[in-house]
Amino acid sequence: MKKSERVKKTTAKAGIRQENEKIILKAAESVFAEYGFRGATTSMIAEQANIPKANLHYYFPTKEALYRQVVDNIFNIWLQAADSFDDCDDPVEALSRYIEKKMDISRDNPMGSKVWANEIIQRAPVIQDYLETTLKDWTESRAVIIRRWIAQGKINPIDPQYLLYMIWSTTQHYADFNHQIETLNGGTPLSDAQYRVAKDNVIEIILTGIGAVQRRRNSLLQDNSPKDQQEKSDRA
Amino acid sequence: MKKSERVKKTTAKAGIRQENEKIILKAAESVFAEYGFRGATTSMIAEQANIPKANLHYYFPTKEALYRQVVDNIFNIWLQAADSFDDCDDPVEALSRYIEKKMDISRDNPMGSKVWANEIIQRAPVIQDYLETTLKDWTESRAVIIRRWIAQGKINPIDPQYLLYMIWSTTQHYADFNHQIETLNGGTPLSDAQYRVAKDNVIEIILTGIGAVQRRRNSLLQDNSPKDQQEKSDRA
DNA sequence: TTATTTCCTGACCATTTGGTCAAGTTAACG
DNA sequence: CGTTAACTTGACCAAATGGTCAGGAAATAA
Repeated sequence: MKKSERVKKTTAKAGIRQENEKIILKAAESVFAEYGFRGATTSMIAEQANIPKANLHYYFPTKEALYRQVVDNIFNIWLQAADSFDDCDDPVEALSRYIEKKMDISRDNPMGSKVWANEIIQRAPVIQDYLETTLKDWTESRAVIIRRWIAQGKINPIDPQYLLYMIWSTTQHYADFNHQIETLNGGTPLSDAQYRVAKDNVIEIILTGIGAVQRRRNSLLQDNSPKDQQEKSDRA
Repeated sequence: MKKSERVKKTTAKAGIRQENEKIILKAAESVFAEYGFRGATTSMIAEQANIPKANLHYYFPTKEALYRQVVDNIFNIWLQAADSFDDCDDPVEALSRYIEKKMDISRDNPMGSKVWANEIIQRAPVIQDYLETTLKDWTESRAVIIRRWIAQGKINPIDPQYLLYMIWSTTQHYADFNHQIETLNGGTPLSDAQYRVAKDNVIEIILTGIGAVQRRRNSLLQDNSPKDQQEKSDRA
């Protein structure tokens, strides 16, 4: 009988599990994003992760367990974005920050957004619970804030839920439909500068659209963002 | 099978093919919408259509042929919406009509929108050609119109492509994410009245957002849509 | 009527799929 | 060193999948 059920080390062997799980999760995210749960296969994921399929099943016993883990990570990112919409008296500040955050996430983690989209399209077999609890509560709490802005005359009277849908859809579109956007952009991804403009446009149109700011013709940007949008180091 | 054919075609046999293809295509659309091309199975589609799988393959030799047909139908609907964005001097009229049309399509044909979303997420294996030709040309022609409105001082200077993305994403969101919307709506779909409000909100925010109309606080609606919006025939 | 075309379907097949397993290899620890 | 626990993987399996086919049913044409 084995007497030493040791606690995991922090040495070579110990890091292997952590490392491999990370590699597998990343591969899984991109395959699930592209093909959805049913359409993805464990072989594809293993291949993407550059490991034998049997090894994948050593770390994640079932496809479903792996998927759940992926979805969980994505939900955490969602929560992170949600936090940036804080209870602030100034709608311009609160919404600008939130939209900007969501746009950043779309750019930095497009696969996650696609997995989420697939989940919803498939009627949320895994995250339905989140939708009914965490998401619903959060949405209602933000609706309260938005209604207060309306009552204070800071924005036009619009129904909070539809404003949120507009923010979600517009920002996530840059992740979920990035292939279409890229195609229309001549086959190349939006540059950093273009993405900056896209972001500013989204913020501008929504904030103006709800009457939070009074934009007049010929002034695209106010000062909602620093001026450093110029060259911004094109990434390859 | 059923003897529920009330409307006889010219001859019984003649109408059978047409009728069955329609049933199969409808079933295929909803299954492809939910699971994507890879995730969908011909058995699922056959079951949804209430016919044996072998019969499905009698009408559509391969899964891919069936999928292409589905996608083709959807593209035609897209074209139909595209037509409603006409070369009009008034941005309010042109955009209101276009957005309204897109919202109606999202409501009447949510499955089609989801198939499209899946296609794009999967990098458009089937419609890439459309994206590069028809869609690109259309987008550029609309950009010209939008730039003219800007030059004429009718709307704020925004980049046309990002405006189009916002319209697409916002309107299609009501189809692609209708499950999430329904969940947040307490488990029931948006009523006709709610959908009407959603539509008006979208039109209002975007038109105001680009400076096409000067909305002030406390006046949600103007008369942005024609009179015939009266009852709109409550479905179910 | 008979002949012909169209439609229908249970049974079948080759391939792919999620998942297992036993036999290894590698690293930690005494 | 030897023992042990963690990691690796080729080979395998049962179920699911896309697709076929032969034979039958139904409508139309002759």
